[in-house]
Amino acid sequence: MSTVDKTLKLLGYLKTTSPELGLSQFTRLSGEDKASTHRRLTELTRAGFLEQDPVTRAYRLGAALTRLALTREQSFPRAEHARRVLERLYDSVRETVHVSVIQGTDGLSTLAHIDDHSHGNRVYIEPADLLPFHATASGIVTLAFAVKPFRDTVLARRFDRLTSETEIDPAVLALHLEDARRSGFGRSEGAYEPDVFSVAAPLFASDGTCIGAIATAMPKARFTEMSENRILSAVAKAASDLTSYWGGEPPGTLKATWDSMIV
Amino acid sequence: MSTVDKTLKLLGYLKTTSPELGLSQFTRLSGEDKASTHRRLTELTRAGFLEQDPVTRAYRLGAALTRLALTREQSFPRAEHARRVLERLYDSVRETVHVSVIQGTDGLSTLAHIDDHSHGNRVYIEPADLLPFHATASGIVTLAFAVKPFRDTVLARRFDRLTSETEIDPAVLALHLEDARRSGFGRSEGAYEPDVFSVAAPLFASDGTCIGAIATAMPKARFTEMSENRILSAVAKAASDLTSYWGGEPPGTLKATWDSMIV
DNA sequence: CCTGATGGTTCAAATAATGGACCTTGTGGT
DNA sequence: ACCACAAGGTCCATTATTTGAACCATCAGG
Repeated sequence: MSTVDKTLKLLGYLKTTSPELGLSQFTRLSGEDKASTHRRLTELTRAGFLEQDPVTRAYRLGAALTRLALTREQSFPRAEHARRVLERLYDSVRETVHVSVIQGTDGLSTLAHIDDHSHGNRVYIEPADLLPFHATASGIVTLAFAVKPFRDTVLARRFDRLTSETEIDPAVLALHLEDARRSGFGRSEGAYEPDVFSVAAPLFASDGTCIGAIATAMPKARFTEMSENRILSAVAKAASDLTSYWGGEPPGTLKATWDSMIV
Repeated sequence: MSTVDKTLKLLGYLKTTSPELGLSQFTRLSGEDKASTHRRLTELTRAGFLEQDPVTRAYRLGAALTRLALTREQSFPRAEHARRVLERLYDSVRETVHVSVIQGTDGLSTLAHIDDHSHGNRVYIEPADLLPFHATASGIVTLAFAVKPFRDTVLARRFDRLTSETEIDPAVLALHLEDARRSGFGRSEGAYEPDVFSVAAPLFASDGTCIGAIATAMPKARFTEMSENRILSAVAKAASDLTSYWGGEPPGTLKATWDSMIV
């Protein structure tokens, strides 16, 4: 693993649940020695990727990230497109909706989301968390339509059991992927968070590769057979819209499926 | 310069004006050899800090940046606070307003801004650009209140002449800093962009160090003596509010100046 | 006034980065 | 059809940077 990899990895230890960490904590998390960790933290701080509290000496994420993320969004306003499509989808389903894109082989990163505010019992999105491929509707459907080498790399991992419903057997997961490829949708029934049902459709780039998914998530109780068709249709339309907004192209068979579902 | 520095520097070449660059362009910009540049780009891509267009092979900023920036903002919602204060300031002055924070020794990075939409002739903010210390009201006032070692480091640089009004002589700049320290405000009269007048007040962290500035910018024609006091008072109030929102503490003398100006 | 935790620094040894040369593909010119 | 050039990308002996055990300073609790 390169020096740069090891350095950038440090940034990943900062979560919303632990937004500041000290030198010793980084050292323990990374399993490296203190001197190297310290030099890396100093380099990241110099570059503006971290900032250090002058009193506690703890490190937190820095302003350069905000600046670069702004530049990215100004150049390629994908999040803005996503938000527009999500608004329409939310109007249809009145449940929490989100768009997430592949972030390396570890999972999906959420680009935009709308939290439901029309029900008392609703599903919250933590936009800073990576969504694992094996335990979420978005992850399953993204993996199902991803290119084979990528899928194989991900499936070679060992998966974590997050709830009692999480499937971690690669053979069974392969069946789920097969199912998603046939139907065009990924499903999760409490595999990521207990009692949360979710459906997702894949999003494609201009070269036809799958780059992420659009999904809706709700409490199990509200996902009835009656509502299912309406939800699938709305999600299919959103996926189709966003894919073409982004200049993407779905595989021919899926395009046919989507068109037949959109009323 | 460390390997990590050289690698992270590559990200800086991606601007809104050049959101995608190829290997050769990065190589020329960095002045390094092609093989090393390529390895660095690959590492950044693996980490999600860049993504590569599968067709053109050009590199652009990646999804990891969005994710980290979101985490940062969730943990320390400084931009949200800034936006709230900017809204009030905008209501008072009806001109473009922005909050920028120190980003290394190169300049200030804009955290939040509101573009004026009440005049035909207005000033636009390019939030992804770094504001130079010597040619902007925000830069001058931030430097004026910054700790001495930092100020000396910045003043040791050679400055670029951006317009016919840009002051680049360190001795004269030192006088401007002195003036800003006395009055509590930085000014720029067309030194960054021709015809754009700007006033800025400093922002402080909890340890009393200056971390950035809040400013308003307008066409020269609208900055009259009559409006000046109203503007200074509004900017002072905004700086005072945002500093305390962020848990910061202005120096005693400045606090007195601000309090006397706020009606 | 110990003890163990924190943040930070040093420098010889070990490892990873470097970059000139090379390969391949695509484009524009004649 | 052919050549010249620039693009993206790779190889590997040389070289420079990273590494990490041992170190120091400070603080909090017992």
